[in-house]
Amino acid sequence: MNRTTSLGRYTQSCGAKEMCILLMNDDYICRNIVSDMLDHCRYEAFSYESEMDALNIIREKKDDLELILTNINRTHANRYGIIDHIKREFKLQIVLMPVDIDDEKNASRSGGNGVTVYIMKSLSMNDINHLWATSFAREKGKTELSSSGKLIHVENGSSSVASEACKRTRTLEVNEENGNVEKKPRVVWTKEMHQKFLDAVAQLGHDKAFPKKIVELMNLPGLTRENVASHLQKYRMCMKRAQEGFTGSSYDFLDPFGFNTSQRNLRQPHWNPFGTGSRNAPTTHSGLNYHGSRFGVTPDISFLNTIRLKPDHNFRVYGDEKKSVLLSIGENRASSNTSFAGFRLAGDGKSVEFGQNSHFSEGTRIVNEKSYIQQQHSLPEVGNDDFSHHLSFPFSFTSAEPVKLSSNQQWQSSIAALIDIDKTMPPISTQPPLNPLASLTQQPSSWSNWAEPIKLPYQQSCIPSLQDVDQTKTPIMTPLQPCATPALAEWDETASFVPSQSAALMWTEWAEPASVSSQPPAASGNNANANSEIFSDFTSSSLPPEFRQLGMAGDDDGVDAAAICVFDDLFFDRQDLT
DNA sequence: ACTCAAATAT
DNA sequence: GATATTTGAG
Repeated sequence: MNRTTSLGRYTQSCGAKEMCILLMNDDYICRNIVSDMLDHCRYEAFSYESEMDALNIIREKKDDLELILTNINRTHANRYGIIDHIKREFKLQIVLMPVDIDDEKNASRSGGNGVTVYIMKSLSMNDINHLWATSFAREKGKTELSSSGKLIHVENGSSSVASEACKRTRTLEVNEENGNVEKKPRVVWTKEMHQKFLDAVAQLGHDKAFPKKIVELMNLPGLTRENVASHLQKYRMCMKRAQEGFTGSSYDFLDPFGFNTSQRNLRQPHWNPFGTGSRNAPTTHSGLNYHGSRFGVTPDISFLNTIRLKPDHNFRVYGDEKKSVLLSIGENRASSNTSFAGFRLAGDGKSVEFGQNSHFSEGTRIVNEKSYIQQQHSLPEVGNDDFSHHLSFPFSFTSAEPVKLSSNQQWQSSIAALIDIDKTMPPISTQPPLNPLASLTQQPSSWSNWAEPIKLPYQQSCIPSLQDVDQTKTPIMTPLQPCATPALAEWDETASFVPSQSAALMWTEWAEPASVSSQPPAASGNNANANSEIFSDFTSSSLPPEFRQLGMAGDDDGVDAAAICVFDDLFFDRQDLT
């Protein structure tokens, strides 16, 4: 492969210098990692099949090459040999891109002598600039790469790299040493920064919060008034939008950004744009993207009434425009262990199953493939890393039988009731509780960091208590009276919270044997196998055909991927829609 | 210095 | 393609 790209702005500031990079990419993750770079630089990339290939290519091109860029991971223990060799024979500099921290550690432990620099994934423009600078510097006689930003210098195999590299504390730093190619880094508003920002705004008062004062109060070196002004602009915009579109929904966003904040701020009016007003008119701000529902109606999302933010970012919500809901849990980029929880339509087409599933993969390869799932339906990840609406909602697995309901409305209220339950979030594990009812009395300590419960807007009486359920029969959920949802303001903040006991939920292990022909739609591209592997985890084999519209969600950066089943028929009566 | 919105970057 | 941030005009 050979591709040359010029890049607008950047090329201009760098002249027409061509940076030639050898990409030793034996899998796509490498390409992914450097895709930024590929988009922004003139480059040549080569793929290779064997180490010999690589060496031959290098011999051929060595006069043009500036850098060697390669990824590395645990499975590449023998990669270091070639790296050493390259270093010795060609005197070329090598940039190593560990896939995750472990790989990096591994790299430095098991040799990797010759490696000049590590770059953690997600190259920034800054990194690229730096590489450019290095190329220039090299021509001028300087020989070594220096470190800056996420470029990590490694000497003698020792490195203190990983933690720093991963913190993404890409704050403002000016690095002039390499001349004019250093561009002003883009400010990334971290949670901490945002919190400071919010504190400042709160302190100044909403109407008197102006950029200049805010910068002062925030007191972060390098942060400019312009930066803050920009953030403020966005803040106001979010605030406004929040007030119009989503007011009074029980969505308990803590601030219009979706940044997490501590619970103590929750009820401060300036804080929670969703605290008052009327409900309805869901917008994309809901966190679940409901644009362009193919039904052409605005879905009623009241069933999600008590979704709220968890104090940390442990959850990510995936949704599609049709209300499938799936949470990924424990998103840790450095590990390949991701769990999912969600709810979906059960096999009978008339009940809801809650479930969870945990993926664990040993090698990065599997994980990576999972991450490259093609989207079969548009299942936008909710938000993004910086400003996403990280939602959580507690739900329970409290009974062994499915809920049976007959009308859409009942569905809605029952789901609302179910997900309102606050006390019974089970610890994430791959095993179902032996006795689902036990979760009502046990509260694993791991729940302790959950946010304070929001008072239920639903009447407790709507929900059958445990005692009412005859465990020997198939419990039927008594029809729920749809209850009006009071605005947040009407909630009784002081009333003690009584967990409702949804006795009619079926606990289902999310993964079921894919024995029936509910094959996922064939994925285009070459990840079909990986796709179906994931799919089988989330696909109910007993799902009746008419409900077998499955969607997939995945992000493209390494870890998360999931299949979601479509929920339309739960919430929309087909007859109503024609 | 502030705000808005277009331009860029991610 | 959607958002986030920067830039620059008013």
